Amino acid sequence: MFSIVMGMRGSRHDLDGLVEAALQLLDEFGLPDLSMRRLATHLGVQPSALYWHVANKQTLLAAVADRIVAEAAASSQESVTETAWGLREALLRHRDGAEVVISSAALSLGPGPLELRLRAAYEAQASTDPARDAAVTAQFLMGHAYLVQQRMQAAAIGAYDAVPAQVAESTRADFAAGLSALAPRGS
Amino acid sequence: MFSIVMGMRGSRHDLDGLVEAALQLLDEFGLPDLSMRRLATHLGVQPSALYWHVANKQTLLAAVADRIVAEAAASSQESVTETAWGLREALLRHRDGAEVVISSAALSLGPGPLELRLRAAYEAQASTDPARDAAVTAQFLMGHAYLVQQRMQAAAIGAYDAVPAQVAESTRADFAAGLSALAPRGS
DNA sequence: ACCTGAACACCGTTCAAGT
DNA sequence: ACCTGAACACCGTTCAAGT
Repeated sequence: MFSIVMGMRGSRHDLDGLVEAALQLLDEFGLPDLSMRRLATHLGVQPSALYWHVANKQTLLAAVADRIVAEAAASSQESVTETAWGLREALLRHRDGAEVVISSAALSLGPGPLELRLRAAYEAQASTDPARDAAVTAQFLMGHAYLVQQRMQAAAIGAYDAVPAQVAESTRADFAAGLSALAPRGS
Repeated sequence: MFSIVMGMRGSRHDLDGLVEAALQLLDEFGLPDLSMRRLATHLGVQPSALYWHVANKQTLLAAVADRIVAEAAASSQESVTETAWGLREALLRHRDGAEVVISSAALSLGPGPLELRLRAAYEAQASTDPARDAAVTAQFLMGHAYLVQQRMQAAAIGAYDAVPAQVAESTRADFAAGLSALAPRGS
C-alpha cells in the first residue's frame, strides 16, 4: 500500500521487475517511447541504476520478448496449427509485441523459444524435417504478425481507410491460408 | 571532380539525392547509425536543411525502402518463384535492407510495391486469389529476409557459431521450402 | 549489493532569420 | 527556393562516489 502510493521509489529491483515494468510501459506508450530513462523514472530510480540489473537495452528487450512468447498458452499435445495461432495471439496481445519479438529473435543465437515451440509441435506431428518446417513457419508467423500489428495500429489512429475490425478479420484469413500451406495436417 | 574532392558541400539537393546518400550510409554504417545528423554532415549541410526536402526521417526511410525494392530485377513474364527470389535478393543486397523494407511496408497505406509485384506474378499464374497469395508470400518473404539478414550479420561479427556461408546456404533452403508450399506452380 | 550524480556523445525536429 | 543558427526536448551508457 505504502509503496503503491509512493510509486516504486526506493524499492529494490531485480531483472524480473524490470521486465514487468518494461512490458507495462510498452503496452501504455509503445516501443518508440520505451526508453531506459522513462523506465527508470517509472521505477523511481536514476537511469544509471538500471545498468546494475541489465547489461543494456537490447538485453532487456530480449527478456521482454521471451516473456511475451512465454505467455502463449502452452498445453502440450497441441497441433502445429493450434500452437501457431497461440503464438500469433501472444505477439498481438501487447503493443508492438511482434516487433519486439522479431527483432530479438535473431540476436539470440540459434532458434529462439518461439521457433522451438513450433519445432516440438512439428515433431509430434511426425514431420520429415521438423527443424526446417519450424524455421519457415516461424519466419512467416513473425513477418505476418509484425505487418498485421503495424497496420492495425495505423487503422486505430485513423491513418487507414478500413475499420480495425475489418483489418483484423482479413488478416486472420491471411494467417489461416499461410498456415494451411505450411502445416498440412498429416505429414 | 571538384565536388568529389570537396565533398557535397554547397551543392543543391533534391529528394532523390537524399535517398541515394542515405542508401550509401546505410550500406556503410547500418540502420542504427543512419541518423539525420550524420546524413546532413555527409552532404555538407546543416541537419535542419534536410527538412526542406523531406517531412521526416520515416518518410525518407520509406523512400529508401521503395528504392531497394525497385532495384529487384523486374522482367515481366516472371514466375512467382522467380519474382520472390529476386525480391529476396534485393532486400539482402543492402545492409539492414530487410528491416528498412518491412518497417516501412505497413506504413504505406495498402499493399506496397513488393506485395504488388508478387500479386502481378500470381495473377499471371492464374491464382484463384492473387491478393491473398501475394499478402501471405510477402509476409513470409519479409519475415524470412529480416531474420536471415540479422543472423548473417551476427555470423559476420563472429557472435555466432557457424560460418556466414553455411548460414546463407541453409537459409536458401528455408526460403525454397517456404516458397514451394506457398507458390505451387500451376494453381 | 545497489544506487546517485554528473557527465559524454549523441538524437529528431522546429523555426526565425539569412541569401 | 533553399539553407543556417540556435534552440528544445530528448536519447543510451559509463563511472566515480556514496550508503
